[in-house]
Amino acid sequence: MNNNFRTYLIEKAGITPEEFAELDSYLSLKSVAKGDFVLQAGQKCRDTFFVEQGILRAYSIDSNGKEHIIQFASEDWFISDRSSLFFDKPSDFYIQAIEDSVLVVIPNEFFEKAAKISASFRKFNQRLLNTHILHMQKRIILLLGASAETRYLEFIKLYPDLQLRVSQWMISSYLGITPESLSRVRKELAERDREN
Amino acid sequence: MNNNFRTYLIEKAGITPEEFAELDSYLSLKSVAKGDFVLQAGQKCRDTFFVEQGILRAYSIDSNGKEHIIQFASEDWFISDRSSLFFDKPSDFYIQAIEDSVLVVIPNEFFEKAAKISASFRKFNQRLLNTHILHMQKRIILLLGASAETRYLEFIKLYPDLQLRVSQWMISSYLGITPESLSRVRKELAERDREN
DNA sequence: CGCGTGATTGAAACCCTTCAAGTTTAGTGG
DNA sequence: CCACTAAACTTGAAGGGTTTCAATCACGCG
Repeated sequence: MNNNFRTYLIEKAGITPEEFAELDSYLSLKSVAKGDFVLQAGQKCRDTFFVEQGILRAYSIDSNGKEHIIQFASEDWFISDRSSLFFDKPSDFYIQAIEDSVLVVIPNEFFEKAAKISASFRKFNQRLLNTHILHMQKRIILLLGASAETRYLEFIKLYPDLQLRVSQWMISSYLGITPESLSRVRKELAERDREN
Repeated sequence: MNNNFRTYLIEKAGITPEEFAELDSYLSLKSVAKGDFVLQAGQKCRDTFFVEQGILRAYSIDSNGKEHIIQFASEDWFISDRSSLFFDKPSDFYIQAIEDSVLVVIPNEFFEKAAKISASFRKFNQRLLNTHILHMQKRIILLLGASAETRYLEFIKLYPDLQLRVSQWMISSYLGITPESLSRVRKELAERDREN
């Protein structure tokens, strides 16, 4: 397999081409159409997905039937339900393609083997986990106290690319506000922009 | 050193007494009074703390001067700023004792050495990270959509012990609501309880 | 005993949601 | 490629949950 993921591992994780050759057989490519699910609530999550092309979202549905988006993933991002994977329990999340997408399917054995043969992969993996935690912490702080406007501004600062490719109602679901509120926030920002 | 932490490591992390003897020299005990800080925003976090006795909180202060509690830690919990530790950057958090407390100070070398000599410690550490992520995910979902009442009920379900030892305004800060709102939520719950 | 911190309660204000209607955009099939 | 339809976005008005501000009460500690 010769793709973004290979390049990514070599550049970011310090995997050598020889090491990658050892790992290659664990991997497979998967094409999914917009709207397709790669994980549904109730299923056990078996794999991590690396986004070669496209965008996915992970979301849960609460007892009132409302969707809450926990994560987006576009090119060069990983997406999975770590809890389901690690603790081998049914997932609470749906993972869905929101564009036609191409994914690398990464089973757990890949990570185990990679960690075994490469010290720099172990470091990379630690880094990934810590980055994930850092992002979630920042998000919690915002959700604890920031207004709809501040949350939105932080979002587009952090994910400028996503803002253009993801529908507004999904962004509002990620931010914890209604689509109507987001629309009004954007209107307000646009008006203030025009004045300055 | 012979303390809760030793027992904890042996029982939960699968460290043998012999292995612990090798690690012991990295550790030290620290007593802190109620109100004392073990980390302040702007400092680099150098250590992880294991709570032998007492309670601590980690919080940040936003641009409006409001405190947001990101984590509590009572007996047998770890507390630190992983991001500051891992990325060696100044912390955004304050870590403060909210009771007189006794802590085990765990420098990073401890974790490195432990990971080196014990496979089961490596697993334990992975488990810890994943549990941490799981908790944060659940919290984000609640913050995205749940009412003040639901958040509070989930909190006391998850941390029944903390509810009794932590002041109400700190709980409200953890939940992302005002102390007044929490007071009203509790009143409402008490009234409903009396009726049933 | 008195002071300070935390908790409670009330009233008004505010931000955001809800509901409803209208407009725009995007996707689909003829 | 246009026409049609559904989905997404916008806008308005009303309502609700939470905050804010202020006053009062309860309690632990010096």
